[in-house]
Amino acid sequence: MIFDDIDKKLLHLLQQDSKQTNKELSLKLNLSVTAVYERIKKLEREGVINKYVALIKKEKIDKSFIAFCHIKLIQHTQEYVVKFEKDVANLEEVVECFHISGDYDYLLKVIVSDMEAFREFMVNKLTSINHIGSTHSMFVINEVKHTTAIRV
Amino acid sequence: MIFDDIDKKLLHLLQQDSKQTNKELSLKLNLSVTAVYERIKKLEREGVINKYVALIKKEKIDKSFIAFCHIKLIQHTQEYVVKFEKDVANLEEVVECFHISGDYDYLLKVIVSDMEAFREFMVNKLTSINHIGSTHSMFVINEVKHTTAIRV
DNA sequence: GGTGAAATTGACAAGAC
DNA sequence: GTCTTGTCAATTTCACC
Repeated sequence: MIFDDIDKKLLHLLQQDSKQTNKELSLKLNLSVTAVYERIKKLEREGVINKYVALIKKEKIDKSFIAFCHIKLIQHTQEYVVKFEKDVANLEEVVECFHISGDYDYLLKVIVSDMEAFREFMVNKLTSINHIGSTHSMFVINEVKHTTAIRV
Repeated sequence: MIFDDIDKKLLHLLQQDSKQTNKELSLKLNLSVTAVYERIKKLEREGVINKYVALIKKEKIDKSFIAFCHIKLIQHTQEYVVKFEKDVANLEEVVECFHISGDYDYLLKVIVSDMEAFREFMVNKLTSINHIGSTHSMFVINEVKHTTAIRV
C-alpha cells in the first residue's frame, strides 16, 4: 500500500489519540468527515492499523519497576528454542521478548512492581523454564522516552 | 486508587481493544452500560488510563528493522546528561530510551526500515549527538513477543 | 455502589458531483 | 476520490434506587 501525505498525517494523529472523532480529524486534515472515515477504514482493512488499545500509566497500578534480561540458552536445537519462546511469551511480566544478535540469545523487557517482585519473577518463573544457560539483568533507573507511535 | 475485580477485568479488556462499545463491555462484565461508562470515566479521570492509541503494523509501513543500542557517555555532568536525553528523545527512530544500571548508561530501542537505514541513523543522527563515548548495537532477529498491555 | 430512559452526538450507508 | 443527506447506534446526562 502506498501512503500520501494525508494518510501519513492521519496515521500520526491516530497513533497519538485514537479517540478523536472523525470530525476533529477532518478539521485537522482539511477533509470531509466521510473522506476521513473512508481512509481510516481502508487503513484498517489493509492491516496497517493493527488495533486500538488503551494505554495504562504504569505507576498508577504499581508496576514501576522495569528490567531488561539477557538470556543465553544451553542448546539451540529447534525443540529447545520453540519451547523457550512459547514459555516466555506466556509470562505476564514479560512485555517484550526479542531474539537478538550478539553475546546473548534473547533480550526480555520485564515489568513488575519492585525489586522484590523481580527477584521472585527470576527465581520462580524465568529460571524455572528449562534450557536457560545464563542470564544478565539490567535495571531501569529512569525511563527517558517511551512511545508506541512509529513515524510513517 | 484501589481496583476491584471488575476494574481489573475492564482494564484488561480495554488494553486489548479500546474500540469495543460500552454495550459489548457491559455484556462481558455483567453490568449496565452506564456502570461501565462511569467506571471508564473514573479510570480516565484518575489517570490510570493514560490515552487511547492506534497501533500500527510495522511491516506494513516498511519499518521492520529493530535494533537495541547501548550507549556510554563520556562524562556524566548534569549538563551533559540533560542535553543527551533531550536530543535522543527528539530522534523519531528512537521509540524507547532508558537510563540503566550496568556497564552502559543507556539502552535505546530503534526502529527503522533496514540495516542501511540503521547505518545512516547511527552515522548521521545518533553519533552526531555530543558526549557519546561508546556504543554497542544488537539487532533483532525475531520479535517473539510484544504487548502494550500490563497485567493489573 | 448501581439502573433505565431520554437527549445529544457521532458513525455509517447511499447517492450525486 | 470527495461531499451531502439521512438513518441508526453510540455516548452522555439525569432522575432515581
